[in-house]
Amino acid sequence: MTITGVKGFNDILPADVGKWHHIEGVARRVFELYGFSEIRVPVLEKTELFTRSIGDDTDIVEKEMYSFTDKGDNRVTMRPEGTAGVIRAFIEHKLHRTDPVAKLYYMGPMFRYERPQKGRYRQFHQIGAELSGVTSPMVDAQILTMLCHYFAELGLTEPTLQINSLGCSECRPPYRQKLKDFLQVRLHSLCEDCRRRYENNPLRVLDCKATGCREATVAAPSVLDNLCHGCADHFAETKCYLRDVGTRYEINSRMVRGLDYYTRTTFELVTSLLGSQSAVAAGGRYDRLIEQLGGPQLPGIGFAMGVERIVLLLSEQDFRKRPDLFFVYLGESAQKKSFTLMSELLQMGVSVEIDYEGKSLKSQMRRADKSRARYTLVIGENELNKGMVVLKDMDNGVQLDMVLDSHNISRIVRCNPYQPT
RNA sequence: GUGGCUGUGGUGAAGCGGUUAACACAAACGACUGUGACUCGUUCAUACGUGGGUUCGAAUCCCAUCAGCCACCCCA
Repeated sequence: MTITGVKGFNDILPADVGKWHHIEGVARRVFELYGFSEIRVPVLEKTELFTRSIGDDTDIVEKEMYSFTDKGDNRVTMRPEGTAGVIRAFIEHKLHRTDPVAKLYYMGPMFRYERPQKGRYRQFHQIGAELSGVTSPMVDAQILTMLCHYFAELGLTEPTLQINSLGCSECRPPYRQKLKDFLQVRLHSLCEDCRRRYENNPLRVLDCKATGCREATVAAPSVLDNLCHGCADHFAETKCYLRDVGTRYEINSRMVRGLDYYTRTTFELVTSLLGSQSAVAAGGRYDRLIEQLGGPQLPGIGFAMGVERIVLLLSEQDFRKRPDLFFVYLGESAQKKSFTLMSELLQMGVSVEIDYEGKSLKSQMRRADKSRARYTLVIGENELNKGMVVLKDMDNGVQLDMVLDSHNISRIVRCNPYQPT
């Protein structure tokens, strides 16, 4: 009986890691360009942090959290999302004292106990960004623009940005009631799920895929028509800023969020290429969350992207590394010389591979080819006696004799960097 | 939590009660006695997710179990 991994917890094999590095590296570069700094927070938090921020009645809290009691009798939870922990750290370390405007980003695993399927796993990874302390819609527009900028850098233009406003504590409750009144007389034509949603999350009915529900709600009141002045202005200005910088968006007044803390602007980056997991990134404003978690009265906005979903979207590009040089040697003295020469070149930062088993020349050449090395260095008895080596360009087959000298070799290899294929 | 589908080597797969379990790719080695990619040859599953059962005989039928995938719910 071999031991297998845990359901929904996946290994990321070396063949795929290059893609992950790329996704993470571009995120670091773009986010830092916009002035964000990385923050690293633990994977485990007190359960209460999530029940208080995400909301007791949400699916995440009700049935998806990995929670347990540790040996010290503390109720703890493996984070199902990143925002709560980042805000907790922000408050705990009083980062707002230094500067209420904090721009933070994070990346790492999240955990949700769900049935795995395409683009959805029990351990999954998110890259997210949070910005605190600014009410101006300018940051709404900038956050969205940064998100689109990031996807453009990855070469992904297919996902489209959808935006909505959920209002605030002033205008959402009245709207919610208005919607319930509208739905009440149509309950009979709603699906079973929506009848349940009518009670605990009436806004969610608008997002139902069932055709019966779609038809029943075509004339439903829209959140956007029921925003208070403040929220309406905020949304209008956000759109205005977006237009000014050419960030394309669609308005989706039926978009709902799964976490309770969102206010005003919410958004999703959606794709049609991922089956039923259409969201590759999502987020919104959370103007009450920081004080709700015991911090100062500061607004906030942020988003998270699903790394596995981005991996699925990224075409089969080859992100594997290519060594600069592959050593091929013949005979024992050549082997010894190769080892020291290889070591010298590695110290100089030239990546070198070699066939440790000392197989036939043909076999070594085959390995050199398979390693996709840019150059092969052939060291045989004849060359060694003359203090020479043969350098072969593996892309065009041209080879030349050269003096056996690490600086000499390093110079040639470095000034002909390979072109990524 | 609820449905549906699938489980044959490193991979993609043929097989549908009696076969040496095809074929292709990958891999290893060799044809070319010091040079990769092309060509050619050789090797590569006593094994068909696991456990039972039916049968003279099962990868092929039945049951159970496990795993994976996809969808619902929900979500990144």
